[in-house]
Amino acid sequence: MIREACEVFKMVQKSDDLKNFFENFMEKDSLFVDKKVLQINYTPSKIPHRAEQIDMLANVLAPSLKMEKPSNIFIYGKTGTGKTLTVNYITSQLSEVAKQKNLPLVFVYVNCKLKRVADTEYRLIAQIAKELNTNIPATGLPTDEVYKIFINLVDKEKILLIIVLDEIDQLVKKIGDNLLYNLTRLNAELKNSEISIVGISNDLMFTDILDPRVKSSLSEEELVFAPYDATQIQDILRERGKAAFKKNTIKEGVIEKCAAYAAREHGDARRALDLLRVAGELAERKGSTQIGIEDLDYAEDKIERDKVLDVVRTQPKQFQLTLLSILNLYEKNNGLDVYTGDIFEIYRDLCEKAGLATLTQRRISDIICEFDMLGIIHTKVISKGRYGRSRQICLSIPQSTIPKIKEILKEGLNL
DNA sequence: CGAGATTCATGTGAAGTATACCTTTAGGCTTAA
DNA sequence: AAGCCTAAAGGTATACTTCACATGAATCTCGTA
Repeated sequence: MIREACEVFKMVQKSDDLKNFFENFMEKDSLFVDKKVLQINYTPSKIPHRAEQIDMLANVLAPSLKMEKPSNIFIYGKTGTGKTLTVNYITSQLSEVAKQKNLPLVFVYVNCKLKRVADTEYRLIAQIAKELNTNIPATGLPTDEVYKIFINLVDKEKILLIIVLDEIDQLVKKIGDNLLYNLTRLNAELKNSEISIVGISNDLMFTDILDPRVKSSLSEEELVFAPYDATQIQDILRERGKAAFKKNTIKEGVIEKCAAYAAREHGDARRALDLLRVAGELAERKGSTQIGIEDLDYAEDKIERDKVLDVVRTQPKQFQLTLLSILNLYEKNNGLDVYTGDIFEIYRDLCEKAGLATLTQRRISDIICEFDMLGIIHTKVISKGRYGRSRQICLSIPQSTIPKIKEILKEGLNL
């Protein structure tokens, strides 16, 4: 959204019409009353259809208000089932109560998926420390030194620290469960304070890959978020839609269609909300006063594109170059026979053109793997018998987004 | 014809290297007594 | 003499490279029917 605003901004600037633009912008009748309500990080005052989970989680965490260490808890559920939302809701309530009563209760939330923020053991601890207002250098310290700093920080005075690790499955898949073992042992090192861990995982099978010792101590309690069904999503959309839009903005049947779209994808409420918001934005830009079903279709397309585009944009240069090579080859071969070796050759040429150092094929192989993890491509190692063995790659993004992605990549790489 | 050997291109793990950054320490310089 | 600054020394994490070995089915080889 901001990006779009900037684009519009640039255009307007070019036509030397800036003042006019702002005036129009202010005067223009918006469909929205409060757009925040539909944004993903918004926490509503009540969460429909999650009473059971809220209850359970609140029960588990409640002892913290008596300064007793709550059990560690693990939360499972697919994306958009309200895990993060529920946890945020409860932790913010708890910390408010704690503040009122002057209890040394501290919550820290870390999303473990973020690249270059919390994707290694070192960085995760550093990130938690940062949330506690202590900066730990990005590199240079031994990992156990980082732990020591962290322990001193927490143990300085008696506090009860509750760490929320979102998307922890991603991190463990990447660096192993040793990290979790260290975290659980942390309490033994602490004299004054105590730490509880709330793990959030998208992968329902996650604990299967954990060491039994880690598993038993970390998931003392477990909580599952089942996907919402279509009517539940409708409720959510109505509730939020009421707060976000002006009256009578949403046409008949839009909510239902929106819910149906989302229910198709394992009941992803986040997606449904996104859909509604973007549809609203599109309708607004079109100048209409109501959101119709046709806006939803455009919105769906746009969301899908934006999501991928954002991921692509934030990748490091070498990753972008690799992706561009994949796309080029993909187009050349009509989506057939895309293998590592050929990609590497194209990549090497592109490196030269882009004036970047060429990485080895070994590394490119790993980078391709990481794109697989990101869900941009899908890979399969196949044996071609006499002709060796290779990784077969297919794109898992819609065809329509390819030109746009290429554009972004070329821009980012000065090609 | 078919079982076993061969082959190829690359997957994959382990160990090594370069880089960027950290803390510690020792020496030199400045300052104030 | 004490205090402060700086540069060198010694150390680490991370991204990447190098090396060496593993894979696995198409193809080849050769004995057998």
